[in-house]
Amino acid sequence: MPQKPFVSAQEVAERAGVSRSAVSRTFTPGASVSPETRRRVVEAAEALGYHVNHLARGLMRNESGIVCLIVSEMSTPYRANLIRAMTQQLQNAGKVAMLINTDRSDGSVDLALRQAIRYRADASIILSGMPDRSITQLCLKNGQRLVLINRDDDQQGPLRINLDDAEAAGRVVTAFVRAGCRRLAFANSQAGTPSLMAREHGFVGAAKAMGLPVLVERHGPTNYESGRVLAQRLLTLGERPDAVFCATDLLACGFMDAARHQFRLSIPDQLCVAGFDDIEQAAWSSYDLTTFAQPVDRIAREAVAWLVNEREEPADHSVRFRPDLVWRSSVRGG
Amino acid sequence: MPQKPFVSAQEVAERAGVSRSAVSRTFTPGASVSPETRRRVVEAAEALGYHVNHLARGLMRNESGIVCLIVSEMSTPYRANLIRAMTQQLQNAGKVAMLINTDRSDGSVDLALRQAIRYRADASIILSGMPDRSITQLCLKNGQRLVLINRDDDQQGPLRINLDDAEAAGRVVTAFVRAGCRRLAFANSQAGTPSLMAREHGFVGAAKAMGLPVLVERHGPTNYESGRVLAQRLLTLGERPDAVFCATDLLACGFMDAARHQFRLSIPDQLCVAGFDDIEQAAWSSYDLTTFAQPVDRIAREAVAWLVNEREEPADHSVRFRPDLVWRSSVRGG
DNA sequence: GCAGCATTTGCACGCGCTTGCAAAAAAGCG
DNA sequence: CGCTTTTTTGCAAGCGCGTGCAAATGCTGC
Repeated sequence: MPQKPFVSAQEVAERAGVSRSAVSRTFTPGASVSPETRRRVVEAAEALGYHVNHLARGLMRNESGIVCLIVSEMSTPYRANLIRAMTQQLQNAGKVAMLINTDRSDGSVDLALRQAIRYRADASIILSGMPDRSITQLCLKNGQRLVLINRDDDQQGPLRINLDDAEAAGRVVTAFVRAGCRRLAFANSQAGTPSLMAREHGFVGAAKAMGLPVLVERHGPTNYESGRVLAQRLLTLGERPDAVFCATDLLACGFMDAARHQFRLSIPDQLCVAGFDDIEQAAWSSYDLTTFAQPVDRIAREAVAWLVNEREEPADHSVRFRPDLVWRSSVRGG
Repeated sequence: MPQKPFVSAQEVAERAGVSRSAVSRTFTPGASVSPETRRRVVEAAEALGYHVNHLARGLMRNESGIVCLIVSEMSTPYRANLIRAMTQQLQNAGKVAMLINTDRSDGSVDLALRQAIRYRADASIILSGMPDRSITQLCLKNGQRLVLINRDDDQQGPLRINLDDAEAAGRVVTAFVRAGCRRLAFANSQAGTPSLMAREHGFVGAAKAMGLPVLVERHGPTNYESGRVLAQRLLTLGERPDAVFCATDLLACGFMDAARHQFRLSIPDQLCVAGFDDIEQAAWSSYDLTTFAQPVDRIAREAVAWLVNEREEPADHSVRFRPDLVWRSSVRGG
């Protein structure tokens, strides 16, 4: 559609009887314009339906106002919620979100970051996957800010926001033991992301420290169906576990459904279940799942606050949140 | 961050020993460049980490490649899924999605569309709310394409994608009657969007046509909690309904949970429940909900295909899908 | 009325890119 | 080899905007 129907500052200037710079200044906060000129410009702009071209403005200012959100499996409850919080915070800060879908394939995140560079995004927020170091360096060198959420990377430059997964996992062990459970299990997906593995190691480590053995099972992607499969595996054993910590709520929902409907187990009487994320469904009464709440709003606020910050990078770019344990009825003795 | 660290076509040209136009043409599909020149340009670009500035390109071409997705409550399962499908299709078509959150407040969608105009989005896709006519006209006049999903508006110009809600609702009545139900109820939110109202009217109309009375209850936003409240209202009546059609799956989940856990009803023996959307949770075995599948992927494909279409607008801009009835165990006799 | 100052305005340039046009190079052909 | 035809290349203009600079304007106080 190579037409040029958008009204430009030039036309507004002509109609208002002022110079084009006056129009420009009217829409630039803090610029010097007399009230009278501003009034006439605004009036003309209104009448003509003028809107500042942010593409051109971005070109001049070297600041597009665009922030890239790089996500895979964005329709899962936790991700969707994080995206919501992020876009909301970005809008509040006068930025706008560009959303890019990635998949499991290698280089998918790199491709997304290249897109971010092409659109001269002021920043990129990576919620899934790990980009190649060379690409992140390219972004940083280009003055683009980078936020890594739960990526557990050690490179300097990006803001790294992480949860204390291992510590949280340890608290689950304590809860299970208090509930009188002795045969612990951990249900994980095969995705192997740093967060998931930290939960696994934290859980296993804490259990070992208390002298309790742990059954660990891993299967498939991090979703409901995998939770069911994991239940199949863990609940058909001779010595059935009496408490299972699922690496995410989605896994836990699948696990609980299989445990109840297929194995006729009563939760929490015969089996305690805990999850992670506190997705909306965890609060639904069919699950009423004890879980850890990811502070998505605080994460989003922190990320956006950091990336709109004019100042040079602060000393440490790493933030660590301690997730809240949300007690519900899937674990005895809350 | 008013630095200028990005490498420009000029620099690539110098390094490759060619003119700036040659660089430009190398990255413009279909432009005339000799293989040798292209090779040298690509090599230099690679070495320098050059990426075409899409802001500037959009300025020249009058085509930004940006498509705006305007959504409210984007973390609900149905919306999140639609966003996923849309971004995916857009990426496949070489476009990029800009995501804008709206809320219930008046003018929220208008604000979003203004943002779309400022970034010179090639198109806007509206998944929630209704913009003011003056704004949509402004968008269209500016050559921006518009897609309205389930908005049921009658104005010409935008592509309007709708579901046959009323017809689907009629099929539910038939199903309920076949299942031997006689006391029908409809559980709706108070949002009052065209889709929701069409489902209500379709259901009530079809039931009336079969000589069956229908209890209709409306409450709150379209979410799980409202479903619970609606169950409170509808299940405490003297003559308790034996079949309820919930306007969305989310309402249905809340309704079912309350019916089971609070009223100790067995589904589908004592109560048949049907929903709409076929969100992921509908397939979870705790619900196993009979519902209508929104063809999100087809909707997304249709929308994107239309908006990347170079041609002048086709005669009719309205597409209507017939949702598939997904039979599960929440209704007897599937 | 005028010097002295602060504020506002217009001019002109440049951000990084695409593209029409005409010149230059390459290719085809008798 | 010279000529025509095709392809490739460079030049320069311009997309819509922000902004430094100098000229113009408005104010103040004498």
